[in-house]
Amino acid sequence: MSRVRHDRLDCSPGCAVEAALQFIDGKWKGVILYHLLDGTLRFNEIRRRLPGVTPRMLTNQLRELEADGFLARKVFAEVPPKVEYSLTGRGRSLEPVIAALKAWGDAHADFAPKPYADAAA
Amino acid sequence: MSRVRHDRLDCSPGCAVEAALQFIDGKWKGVILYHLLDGTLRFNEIRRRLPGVTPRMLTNQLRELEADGFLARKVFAEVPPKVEYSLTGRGRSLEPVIAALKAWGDAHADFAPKPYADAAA
DNA sequence: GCGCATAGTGTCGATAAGGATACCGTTATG
DNA sequence: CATAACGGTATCCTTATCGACACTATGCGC
Repeated sequence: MSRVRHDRLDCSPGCAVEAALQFIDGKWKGVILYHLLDGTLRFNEIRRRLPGVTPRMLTNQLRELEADGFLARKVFAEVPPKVEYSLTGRGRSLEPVIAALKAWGDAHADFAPKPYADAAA
Repeated sequence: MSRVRHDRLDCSPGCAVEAALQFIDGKWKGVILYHLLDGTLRFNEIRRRLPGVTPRMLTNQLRELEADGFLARKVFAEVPPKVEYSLTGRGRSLEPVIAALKAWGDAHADFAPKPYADAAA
């Protein structure tokens, strides 16, 4: 997972946009972050919130998010393993972004498919 | 380019986030949208603003954005071809999102760190 | 005729992101 | 003993995405 969309972030001011985008792209990052805004969650709690995610993918995304400093992984040395994921301060800093994304998605809830050939505005 | 990250958008409220993300993922979409917020641009103007983009990629991203109804393509039947790209209303509706993204990118301008494994720089 | 500029298109190929499926150790429960 | 829950891994494979490069048509200046 390189997630290096732009090795050269010299696209002028606009690259800040891409820089931010780098972190939340990845098929499940956005939703994961979103759900974590509500509070700490365990592996399988997240998993249940994301229908269709495979454990591999979830681990994957979680690890990337952790590596990027957005969330903290807390392992409890208990018998049924227990791992809690929670946002870090950096993770919370994404809140406005996630909020904007969600607001847009809700407003333009055209979850309906978009015909690729001819889209009317 | 399917851009169908989630065929089932049933990840509860969080899917709105993903729904929005679908449209701006793609390596150059974010920046393109960003630059277009400043006003109408021609093909090569955009191209010059995105160092490293190949014409093929640019066309590609532009077409997707157009298909998604975010921008309008206006062709002038002139001799040196001239095509103008501008945001539609729907495109402008993304402004808060782009703004949030840019704000985050600017604030957390850690364009550098990310010791993922051993990021070669 | 040559090369420039415009706005692309076509083909091919590399890579990386994502998906399927099975499996691990532990312990409590039936 | 078998099963289930927990939090993952390992392996393999398919596909999307991206990138390089060449090529198109037209008219202009030289």
